[in-house]
Amino acid sequence: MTAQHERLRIGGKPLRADAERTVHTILEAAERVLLVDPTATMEQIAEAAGVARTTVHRRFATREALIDALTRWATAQFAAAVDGAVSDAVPPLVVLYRVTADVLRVKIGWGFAMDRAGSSADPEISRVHAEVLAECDRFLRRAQATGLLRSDVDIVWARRCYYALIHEATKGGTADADIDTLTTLIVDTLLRGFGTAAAQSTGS
Amino acid sequence: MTAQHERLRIGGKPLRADAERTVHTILEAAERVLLVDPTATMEQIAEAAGVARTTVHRRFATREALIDALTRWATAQFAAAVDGAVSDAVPPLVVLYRVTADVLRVKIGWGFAMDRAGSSADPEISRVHAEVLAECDRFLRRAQATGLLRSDVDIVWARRCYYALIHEATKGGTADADIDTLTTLIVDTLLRGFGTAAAQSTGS
DNA sequence: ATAACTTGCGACATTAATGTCGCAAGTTCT
DNA sequence: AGAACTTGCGACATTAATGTCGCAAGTTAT
Repeated sequence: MTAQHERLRIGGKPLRADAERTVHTILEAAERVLLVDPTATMEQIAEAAGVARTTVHRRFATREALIDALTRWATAQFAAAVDGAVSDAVPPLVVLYRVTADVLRVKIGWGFAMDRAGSSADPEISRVHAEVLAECDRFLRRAQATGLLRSDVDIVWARRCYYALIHEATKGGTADADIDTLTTLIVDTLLRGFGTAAAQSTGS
Repeated sequence: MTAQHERLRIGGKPLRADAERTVHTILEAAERVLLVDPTATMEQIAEAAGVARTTVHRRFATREALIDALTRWATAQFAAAVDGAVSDAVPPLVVLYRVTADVLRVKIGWGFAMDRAGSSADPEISRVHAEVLAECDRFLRRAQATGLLRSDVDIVWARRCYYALIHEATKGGTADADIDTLTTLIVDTLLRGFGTAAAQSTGS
């Protein structure tokens, strides 16, 4: 939970209070601006942060470094949300609700960083994401074993759809912002789909 | 079906055969390159097309014009696919299969252009997409009336999920390329979701 | 208080992409 | 065959973003 904003310009020296605040402000502004326009310039980011362009460069050596830091920050929160919500001591359905809600909370507000996290060059980020992904698959298998999911579903496809639903739900900005409603919608869709019981297509 | 590649550099004059081929080659190359890296340069596109950079500029005045043409091209195919598959004279489930398969065919191979089509500045493109969207909603309502979809589902959310599923299915390049399998997977997921009949979360 | 640190500002160097031109060589059409 | 057109090539102008520096003024910590 401690504000630990990744590798900065200077090695590992602790930052003074004001500098720390500045870094935060920049990251938040970057998220906001880059979500709207992924090709936004340092200038625009600096402006959105209410800071001089040179200051941004002082904190993040290059544009790439800034985006990397942003991605690391969001990834850490994402992993924390998942780790905190998944537990074998709780019924899968409850876990599903909890983890969905927690992930939504992170993804709203860090959408840009989360989206590009999957295709990051940073090995550390890739590692964390792969871990979360594996944890997700593990959970889905448990849900299958418990009878929450049908036994004939492909776990990988199910996981991809789950991710896609979450992604879809976080679109449209703050318009449909009630986390609990969204969570219910996602879980409901994931489990039941949209069809009636009567007209079901039978797989091969 | 005629090759009608949008507004080019010069007004409306018909192109010579070789020029026509070049335009095609460039559009295809652009799709391929931009899918991998949306910030790819004219140089990279030209190279991928096996053409000089100046030739690209001769055909498309600006980078934006090129992307616009690409988007128009893909959008036209998309609309044609949907229009050709949707019919009130056929049971909704059959339409669902047909339209899904046809759209998949377009979206595989024109993924970049299709993705950015939604947020295009060109009013013509927006119009066509809005039309398709409306047609989709109309179809979903019919499916609901027929009893294919539950009567309590939100049409807009259902449509968004349908789009998202198609999008998800076209990820990963040519790996999982069997259209019919993908179509079945999508329709099945859309209608049934992943849960068992036993453990269903009941909406509010 | 004072040393260390941070920020804004303005100036600067560098790089990379865009877009334009004219010309020579090759292609298409009739 | 000959006119019209297209392409590659090399050169050029322009623009915009990146990244660096030093200095003066303000802030933080001790």
